[in-house]
Amino acid sequence: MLPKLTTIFHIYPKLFMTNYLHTLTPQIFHQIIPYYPPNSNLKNLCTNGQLKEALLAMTIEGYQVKFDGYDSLLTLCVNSKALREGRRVHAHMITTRYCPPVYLETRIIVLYTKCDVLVDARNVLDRMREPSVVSWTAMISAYSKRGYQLEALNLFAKMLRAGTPPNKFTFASVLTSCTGACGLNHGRQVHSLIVKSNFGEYIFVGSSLLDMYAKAGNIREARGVFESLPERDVVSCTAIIAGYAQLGYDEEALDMFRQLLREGLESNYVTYASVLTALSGLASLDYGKQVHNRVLRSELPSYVVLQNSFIDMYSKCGGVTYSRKVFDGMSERSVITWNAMLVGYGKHGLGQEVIELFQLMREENQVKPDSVTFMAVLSGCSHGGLVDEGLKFFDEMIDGPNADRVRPEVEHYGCVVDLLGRAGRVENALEFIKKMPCEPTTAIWGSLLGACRVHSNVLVGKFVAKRLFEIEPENAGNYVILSNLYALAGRWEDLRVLRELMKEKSVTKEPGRSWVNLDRTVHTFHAGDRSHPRKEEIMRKVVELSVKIKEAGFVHNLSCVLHDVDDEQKEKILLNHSEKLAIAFGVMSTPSGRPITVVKNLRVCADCHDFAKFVSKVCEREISLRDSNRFHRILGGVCSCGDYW
DNA sequence: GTAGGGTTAG
Repeated sequence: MLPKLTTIFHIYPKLFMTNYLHTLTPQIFHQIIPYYPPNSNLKNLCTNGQLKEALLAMTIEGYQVKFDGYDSLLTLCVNSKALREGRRVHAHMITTRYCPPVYLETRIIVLYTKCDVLVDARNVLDRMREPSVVSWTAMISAYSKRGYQLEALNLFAKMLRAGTPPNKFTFASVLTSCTGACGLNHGRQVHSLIVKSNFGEYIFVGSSLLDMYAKAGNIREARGVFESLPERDVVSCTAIIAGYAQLGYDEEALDMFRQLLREGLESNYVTYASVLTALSGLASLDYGKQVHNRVLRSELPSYVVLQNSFIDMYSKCGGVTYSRKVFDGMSERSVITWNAMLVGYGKHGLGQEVIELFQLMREENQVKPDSVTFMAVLSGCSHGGLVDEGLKFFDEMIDGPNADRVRPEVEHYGCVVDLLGRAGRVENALEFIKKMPCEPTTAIWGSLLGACRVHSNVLVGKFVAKRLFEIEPENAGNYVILSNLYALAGRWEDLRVLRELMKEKSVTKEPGRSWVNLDRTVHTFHAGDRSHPRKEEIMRKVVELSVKIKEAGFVHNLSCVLHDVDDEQKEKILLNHSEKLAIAFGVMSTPSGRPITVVKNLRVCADCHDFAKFVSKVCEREISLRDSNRFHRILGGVCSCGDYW
């Protein structure tokens, strides 16, 4: 028997205003529920965001809950990512034998995917008799977003087999999973399906498509898609900028950004992050600062990702103190923030700073160090000459405090080889490689070969080189290092045999390239380059510098030349190296005393390294040389790398 | 209800 409604209403005048339902005691609540039409209070509670009360109402209404009620509940759970509560709703459907329509089942899939329980979402999908295109797409999109490419593609194929035609949402999602060279074939198939589906180029699909081509290294096709877009927006422009930047077409990326500015399109933080990648590649500090000012002026909210990009850009442009300023100014930091800062210090050879920052990271205990953190710390110790400290950190990885136990991977073992090699413990390094639980990579052998060169260990060097020639016979760098080694040891006969071998294998070398940023223009030099407008002048300057530094004791390192020519010819070849052209250009185009920054796409050669050291001393200039591995800060004839690189 | 671009390491 229900109490009289008027009685209750008399006690609680606000009763029919559902906002106040949650203020009632459960007993009263229970009593009044029957006076409401089924699901209506449930819906109201959900609209007000009162999830707890809505769940109570669901329990009380029991079998009365129908489509509207469940829909409101699930929507609220999805919006607030309330997994536990969502599961209760799902379970309620099952216990009350409610048979949900496709729409509600899809809502459950969305709920589970948003809450990162993809297995549960997939279970729901697999049990559906007739999933809609939205059900399929929600699941495919979830796989794509989390990098489960294979699952996304397989599910897409299954969807096609089930006879469900994809829509533009599906295509945009599935294309995200066609990344990399191996995804390209699938991507092309999807592309032709899109064309057949005949709903034209939508812009969403277009951005996805161009990104797919760019990530496969196919920049021309990416550009083709971009050009054919019916309209451009920030995302599609960012996609093409990011595509260029990721493939190292930094100047093209920058051109695209300038075009975006000219067209008056508003950039967002992803756009800026992509532009910064390009600027990092170019080492263009001035331009980087300009972009930073633009971002500060634009009143864009602070995004951790973008701040991380600034840290990285500044350190790669030689301004690691600016990196630290950005780092210190951040109120929230991700593991990438710490890693970027640690890597920055490491590349500049600032080992002590690496260790201090890592200690701070452990003390603050806000983010857990990951595999990249340890790589940054180990390689930072190596570049900074802190061998024992590095080895200690490696031991801690295996047997350290629980907080940061990270399983060492092959790259970490590589760092240890580097550490031992730097310390001159070449034999130990070789033993270490033999005992490693994983296959040594070419990078590891290469690092050991480098150590053999610095420490003139011909015996181990020969052994290591043999391995390397087996694995990558076409890499000229390995031949260069071994020939350096033979030359150092005066083993001219071995050197001759090596040259024969090279002729046989016809090894090729990625063309060396160096550049200098001046007045926001990139001046690029290739070996023997004659394309620069001031080429004659530059060459004269190189010769002039070489005469000057020879007086100060500079001797060419002829083993850096692999061609079988006479010594005079070798000197000519060496003087044409792109680093020297760039250094000479820097010296002649800037006022005396001003520091010079030169960037090289490969590792700097030993002869050019010596050249830079002597020039820094004779011309009294600080020369920063960024090669593919680290920064060389050269001052008064001494390099921050300690001649080990 | 479902969709596109981004940061560290190698």
